[in-house]
Amino acid sequence: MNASKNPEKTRKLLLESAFTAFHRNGYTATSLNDILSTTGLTKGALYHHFPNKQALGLAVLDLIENSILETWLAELAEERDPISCLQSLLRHIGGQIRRNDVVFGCPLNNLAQEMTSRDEVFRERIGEIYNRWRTELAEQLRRGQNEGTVKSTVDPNAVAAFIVAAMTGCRGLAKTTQSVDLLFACGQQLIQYLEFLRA
Amino acid sequence: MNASKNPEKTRKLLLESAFTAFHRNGYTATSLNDILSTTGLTKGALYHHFPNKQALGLAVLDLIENSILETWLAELAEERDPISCLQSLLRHIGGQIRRNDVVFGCPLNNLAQEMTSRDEVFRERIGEIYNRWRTELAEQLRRGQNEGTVKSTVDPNAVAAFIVAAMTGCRGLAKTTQSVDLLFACGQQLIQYLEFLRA
Amino acid sequence: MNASKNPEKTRKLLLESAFTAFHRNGYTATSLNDILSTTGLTKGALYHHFPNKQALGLAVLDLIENSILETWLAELAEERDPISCLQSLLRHIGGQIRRNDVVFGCPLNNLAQEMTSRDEVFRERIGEIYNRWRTELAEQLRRGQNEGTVKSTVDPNAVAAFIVAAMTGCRGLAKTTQSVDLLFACGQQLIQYLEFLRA
Amino acid sequence: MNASKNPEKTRKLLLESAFTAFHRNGYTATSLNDILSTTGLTKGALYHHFPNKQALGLAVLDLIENSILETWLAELAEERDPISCLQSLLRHIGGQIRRNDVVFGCPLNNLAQEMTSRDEVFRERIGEIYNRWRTELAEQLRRGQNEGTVKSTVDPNAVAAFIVAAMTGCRGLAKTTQSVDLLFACGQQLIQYLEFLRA
DNA sequence: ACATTCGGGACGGCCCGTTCCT
DNA sequence: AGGAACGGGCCGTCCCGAATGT
Repeated sequence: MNASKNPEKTRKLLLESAFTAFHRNGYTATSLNDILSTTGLTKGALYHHFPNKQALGLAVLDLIENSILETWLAELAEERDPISCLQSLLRHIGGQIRRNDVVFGCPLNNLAQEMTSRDEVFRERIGEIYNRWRTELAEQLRRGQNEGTVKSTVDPNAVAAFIVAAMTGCRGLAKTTQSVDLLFACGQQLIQYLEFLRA
Repeated sequence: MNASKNPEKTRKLLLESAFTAFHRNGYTATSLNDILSTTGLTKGALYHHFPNKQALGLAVLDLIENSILETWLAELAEERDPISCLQSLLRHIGGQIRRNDVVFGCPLNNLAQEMTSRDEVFRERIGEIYNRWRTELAEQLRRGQNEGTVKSTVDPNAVAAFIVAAMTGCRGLAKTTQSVDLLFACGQQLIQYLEFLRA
Repeated sequence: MNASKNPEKTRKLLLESAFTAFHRNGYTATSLNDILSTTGLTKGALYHHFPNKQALGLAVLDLIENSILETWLAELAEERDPISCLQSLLRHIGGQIRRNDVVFGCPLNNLAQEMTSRDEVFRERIGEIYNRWRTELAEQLRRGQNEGTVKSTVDPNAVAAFIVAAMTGCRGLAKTTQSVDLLFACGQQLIQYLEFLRA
Repeated sequence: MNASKNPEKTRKLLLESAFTAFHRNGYTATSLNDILSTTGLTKGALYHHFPNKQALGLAVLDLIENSILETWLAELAEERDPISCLQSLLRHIGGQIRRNDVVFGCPLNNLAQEMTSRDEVFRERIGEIYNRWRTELAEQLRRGQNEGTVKSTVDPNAVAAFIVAAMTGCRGLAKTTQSVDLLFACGQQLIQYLEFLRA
């Protein structure tokens, strides 16, 4: 487990262990010792790569941001019809969903709800991620309007925000109720809502 | 502030102070001393009324449950058209929303996301509340279908879950981005979605 | 050792243990656990009586201040001839000096030299004590001038400062060199210096 | 700032940076990282030149010893009248004193009071320096007695010790009270005391 | 019954001096 | 000489019983 004298590997190890722990148990409930005992590293290694716990958390947010943009926006930019693409993504993700994805919820939303009131730096960074997600999604919807696949009367910004919020909310509800079925049911409704937006 | 020798008042004081503190700063970040210094009471008083912090938190959840049912379900049972009623509730709440309601988010969702992975008792209790909310809402939709105001092809359970999830998600997004505008935009989309459900 | 449920005793126990430890090992080198293991108490007890280590240190300074004023100023105010009184005090203290008083140095000077550059609150409080010592000693010298026992040409303030500084310096040198003899020799010279101040 | 591949320069850089930091903040409060970030060097460089922090501290003591002997003893050996020479030194030093010399105190005394109780090796080395200072000063006074400029009845050893102690004490008091005036007043009294020693 | 004061432990995050491998 | 990793210690804080009034 120990990645001695391989700083990049060590850093990655810490980061991934932190991501998993934060995702499962939350930021506050995760002690640095939890992360260290998982990785087999010691305080010194962590302190060498990150000045404090907050910095580690922010680095984890970078990871999360990349994952979200990759999952929900990468394909969208390459397809002609954003609505169909979104629906297909929702179905596809739904098809390969694992139990952990349900019971531990959305990593970003977990951190968002936990940290917003406790650390302004975190809140701002998380807000940035949501804004980017929202904005890029709105852009694709606007493109759809121009290309005639999305109803021209809707407000792309409002719709994008709602989609992001709804996805987050669905995953949060599924986590709280520990119910995969509920996630599917909600996802189905979101797909239905998207159908209403077609031109 | 001190309600000496008035047990009910003391209990209520503790409960309300705890609610406010949990809402604003989260459960973990709120120390018992925070609550005590706000109320002017001492440890003994608190531990006389509640065996531990968890019990206090659960009692706060009772408060939250009542508030939610009262706000979102009471009127619904008395109106003929559940869709219009929901839309009117959303507009009404939106009309009298205060900044605090945005920046501190939904009390239930805050606790849900923070506690789910940390305390099974909490999670179960919160899941109960969501389930009750969902179920009673579904019942009203089903009644709407019977009375011909709601499209008969939709699944009342799935729709109810989605509405609850979307509301929660919208409020969560607004909290994270500290944006009242975003809350309104999302709410507008939710109202729009409801429109699609009419018979 | 444990003074359970006797808050005053507990506080005193902590204070005296802290005084001894700070005196012997310095403020920084003394961990709270050192104090706790000496007293048999725990963090909770300490935290109950003092908000933090600094407050404990400041409370120890109160102790030190009283001890200094009692030792070096109390009798002085009651005697006719301040010079003879000071000389007698020096001889008397010298007569009953114990090894610990030499090897651990002056508690106030130890803290002064250690803390001045590290904690402005400490520095200010210690400066206060020295100023009080200086000022009250100067007052007695001025009285001596009025009563004709002290040479009228000397500046009481400067002399008082020098006496305090010299006493401190002598004790510091003795501590560093671990030499009782040196302390006596220096004390003798101070007595000699005082002789020069007679009217 | 970086003195790459110039070992002597690197060593000197470390030493001077360490001296300044120890003088201003004390030995314990100065972390090796403080020194390294000031010099722009790395751990490897430091541990190449010094086996550990203690060795660095001891090397700084060498610097301090040279400075003290140079300042307070070099001229003394060349003058006929040690008392006048000392007085002139005190006045001269007083004339060109800078604020930093007051607020940061005597580098040797700072280390002495901080380290004596914590590190026997340090204590012994510092004791050596004081003893050398004392002894060489006593020698000059003895010479003065032989040459008829110093009163023959005084004990040169005791007087030398007292002078060293008084100087140290004066500077310490000035540091603690952050007062240049106090340093001058005390210095003036020391000059006065020296006057009493003339043959 | 109700409320206060006092004390007990257990970690948590931070930071430090040092060693070891390039 | 550079820099990664080690391991231990410190202060603060927290949740909670236990003893004590009232």
